[in-house]
Amino acid sequence: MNAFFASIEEQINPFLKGKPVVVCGNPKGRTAVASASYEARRYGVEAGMSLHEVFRRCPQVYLVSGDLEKYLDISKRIFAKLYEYTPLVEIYSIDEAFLDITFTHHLFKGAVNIAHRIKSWMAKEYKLTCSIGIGPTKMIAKLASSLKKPDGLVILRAKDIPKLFKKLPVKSLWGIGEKTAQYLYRLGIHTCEELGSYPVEALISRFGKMGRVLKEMGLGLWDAPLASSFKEQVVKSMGHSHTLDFDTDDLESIKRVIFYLSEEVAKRLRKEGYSGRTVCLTLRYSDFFTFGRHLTTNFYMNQGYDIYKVALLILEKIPLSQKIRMVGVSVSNLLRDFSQTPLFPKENKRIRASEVVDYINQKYGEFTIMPATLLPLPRKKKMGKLKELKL
DNA sequence: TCTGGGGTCCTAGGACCC
DNA sequence: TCTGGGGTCCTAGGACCC
Repeated sequence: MNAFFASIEEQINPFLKGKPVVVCGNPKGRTAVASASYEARRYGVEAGMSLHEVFRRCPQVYLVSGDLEKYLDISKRIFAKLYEYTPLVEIYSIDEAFLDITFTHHLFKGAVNIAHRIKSWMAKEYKLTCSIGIGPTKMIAKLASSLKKPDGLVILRAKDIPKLFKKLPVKSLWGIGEKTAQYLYRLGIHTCEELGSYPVEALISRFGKMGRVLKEMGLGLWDAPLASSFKEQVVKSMGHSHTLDFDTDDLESIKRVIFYLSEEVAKRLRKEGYSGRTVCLTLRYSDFFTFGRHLTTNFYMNQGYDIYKVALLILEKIPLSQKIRMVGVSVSNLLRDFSQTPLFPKENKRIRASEVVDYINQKYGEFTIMPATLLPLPRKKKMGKLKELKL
């Protein structure tokens, strides 16, 4: 999808159409660009950019606080449509999917026709545009889709690769990021063609297992299997993180944020029927040094308070050497549907209570009922309002 | 108004077990 | 009389992606 979040916001609020629009987190806090309209991109605004930089480049920008649930809803409806063309659909992210049409393209008069049908349906139903790439492998199709934005349709055949790779920078390949690119530059490799002709042994000795993949990528041959969403995709971890409005070393404030995040994670675990037994606490210092510490327990959790307690055990063992900028809590080692069979009758009451709280908050809005710990403190000046924590 | 938030995969080392 | 080999689980850290 092209500028997915920003385009949705333009549909909802036509006033924004044709204007430089940026979707971000809470604009009052420290946040960054999640999605920028093409109008905003003309000013050099990019995803991941700080608001400070956005204003510097485009003072007249319109900011919209993003709503992931809303985008997810539209995303799901769009993806559901794709199954009309093949059961082999890999949902790669909120706005990107792969379709394996090897066995079905003949039913729709070919790949190009399928692409046109998807694009015109999307334009008609949602007034959204996307860029579609057609190729013999996922890697090539993904590359093709990136060659024309917005509203592109690019076909790459195996025979087109040698010519394209002659000049194409390695960085434009899916899977080669900043670090790998820097290593490759040091080896004198800048283009895909150079990568493809580099001795595979040398790549393996430098990059390990990845070396063989890099070689194949350079030749345009790398063929990653399609992770079909037909067999349900397994979630490996769930987490939330939050960058504080200002850096702090006040333990009580940090604990409150950890508690809030634990509650949020637990809510999602329960909603999707998961429990997990490993908690990871992530911290980011003022100087941006970021690290995580895990603790695995012998019991599965989907209650905020349980996750919070484990996170605190982790916190106690970390000597805080600087002020904290960001806090994250995630749960992994997930198991499906454990919550249906609570082990101890005593726990039943609390689980039942959580269910009721979830229900009320879903019906009447977030934090209609919340733990007293999360109520604003009298000395709230320093903490900011809690509502604002929620992006 | 310096650098968001949500994920996955891979590697490497240590503990522990047989 | 100088310490094998195979395996699993856990933790930490790095890289990448949207």
